Amino acid sequence: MKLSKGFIPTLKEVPTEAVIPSHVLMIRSGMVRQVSAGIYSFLPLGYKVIKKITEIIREEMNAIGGQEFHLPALNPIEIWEETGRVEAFGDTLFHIKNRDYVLAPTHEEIMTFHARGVLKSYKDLPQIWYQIQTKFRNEPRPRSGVIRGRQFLMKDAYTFDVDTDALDISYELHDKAYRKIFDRCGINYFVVGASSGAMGGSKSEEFMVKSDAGEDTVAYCESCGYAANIEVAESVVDGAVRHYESKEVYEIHTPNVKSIDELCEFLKIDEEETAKSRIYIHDGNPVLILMQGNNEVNESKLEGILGGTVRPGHKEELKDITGADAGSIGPVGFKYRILADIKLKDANNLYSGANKNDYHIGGIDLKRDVPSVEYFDLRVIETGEKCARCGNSLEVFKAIELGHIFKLGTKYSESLGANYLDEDGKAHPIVMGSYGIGVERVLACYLEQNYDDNGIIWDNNLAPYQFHLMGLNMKVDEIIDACGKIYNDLTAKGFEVLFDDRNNVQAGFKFNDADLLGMPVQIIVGGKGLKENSVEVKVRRTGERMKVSLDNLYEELEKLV
RNA sequence: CGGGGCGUAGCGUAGUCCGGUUAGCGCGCCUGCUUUGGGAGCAGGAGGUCGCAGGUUCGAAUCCUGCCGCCCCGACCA
Repeated sequence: MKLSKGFIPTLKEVPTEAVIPSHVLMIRSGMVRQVSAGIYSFLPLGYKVIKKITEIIREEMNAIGGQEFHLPALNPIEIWEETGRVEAFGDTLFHIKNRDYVLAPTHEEIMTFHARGVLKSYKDLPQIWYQIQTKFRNEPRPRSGVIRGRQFLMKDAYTFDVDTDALDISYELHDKAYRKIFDRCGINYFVVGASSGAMGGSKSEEFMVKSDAGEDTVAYCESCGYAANIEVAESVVDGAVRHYESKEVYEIHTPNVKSIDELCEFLKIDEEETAKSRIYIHDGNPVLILMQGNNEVNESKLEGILGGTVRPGHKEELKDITGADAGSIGPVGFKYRILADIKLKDANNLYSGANKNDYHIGGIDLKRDVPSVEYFDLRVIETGEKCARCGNSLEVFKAIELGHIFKLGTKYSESLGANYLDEDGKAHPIVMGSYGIGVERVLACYLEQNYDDNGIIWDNNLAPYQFHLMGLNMKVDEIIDACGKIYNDLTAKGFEVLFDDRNNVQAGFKFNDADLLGMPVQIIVGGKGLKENSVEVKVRRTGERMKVSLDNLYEELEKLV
């Protein structure tokens, strides 16, 4: 592609709407332009990368026996009503105004529709069906460029099996295929066991990339690979020390002391000696949650223990429930259910609220003074705590979900009546799996991990072009001729070459554009070098430059890609 | 949906508090000449309903009201 004729609108300045590196780079390099919130056009350069990514996905999906479909984005609403997902998706589902259609946010329904009545025998199974197409979701808040959009490309695959053992095989195939896909894309990722949410079903794994732009928080152990969503992550922590002797309970006047920090400061004690109380409402009943010091309550864990949902008590309710306002609440004398974090197990000589404003009490012995207390793992874990599996240090950080694989089970086959007959002629619902990859997210995550101050750094697998050829002064015949020959030769050899043949921009301009666009290898043709029958070759990632004779240029270049 | 910020030429912005020339600057764009290995120089030029709609005023980018859009934090996230 000759830059003088191509549409690759690079930008020197950083657009105000872009905040994260991948978004900035996509706009500056002319890969995408925003049309509306969460809606992007891919320009030729960006679309070229998208095609590289989808081709890698295609190859790996086909390698495990996947068959590619092309499905409609417009779906009759009835089929979504059959699975109850019009309600489940709620406002996230786009509805067409002048006909009873919805814009598909995913394709379980349509794939199952095609399986129903066609996959009739156990002999027809297993099947792996996939598609790489645009999905539509009315996100309340699109963000981070293409990472969360209202319209986005997704590879989604569905497997159809006779039973859960067979599903295990399909699931494992996808697990391996996903690792190959992300490895080939050059992405540094990790795998997290997760809850499958509204998709329904049992086991699932998320393929994640560490990033501040991420929307999930995960705990990760570098040494053993343990990774878990913060909602369920566990760690090994030292319990509170139980002193040999329990003091008597005594009341302390603590005017204006509300927080644990203020309490520690006021009494000159350690955080570990205090217990913080939080009131939650579960099924209309108050529950007191007791945490050590400033440890945060993990509401997901709490909901898992209590069943159903919880909400923090409103400020106004607290006094009726406890007799005190927030800041003076404690477990002693509390009339309802009390749960305490496992870290506080059998602790004594604790300080906590007195359920009387401006008073705390000391000398609390949970065994003696709060006999009804129940202990559970209730903490939000933090960086530096010990891995529950190997004991090394855990890191807690934000991450982007790149892909997700689920064991769906029979939710959709049952609601849509997709059954097969077994060897005995008995009907069973087909056992399904569902496997997604956010295609734009692969691109965004790659960029988040591969750039420097000057711009993008492509690896060969995703690079839109392998070579970036620059003629420094395209008004000099020798340079024009040399560049033309190199361009034609490399193109004939099957390489993709971006040729900066512009005759109206300065050399410096070309260098900077080349670094911004980030092709793996730059070939710089200038007057000085040509006099010595040579050109300069620069490796984008390392910045290494070498003078290469025209006589062995192609051999040298082929070594680099 | 709650909180915060922003909207002035293709891009980035000044001016807005405290109303008053022809709305300024940089980049980009067009013409000509020069320049050509790290975002060129000189000269000339085009490009704006100051997000939209009302209102106040002799006069509004600037003040008031309503709406729209975009970004960030939170909620939500299949």
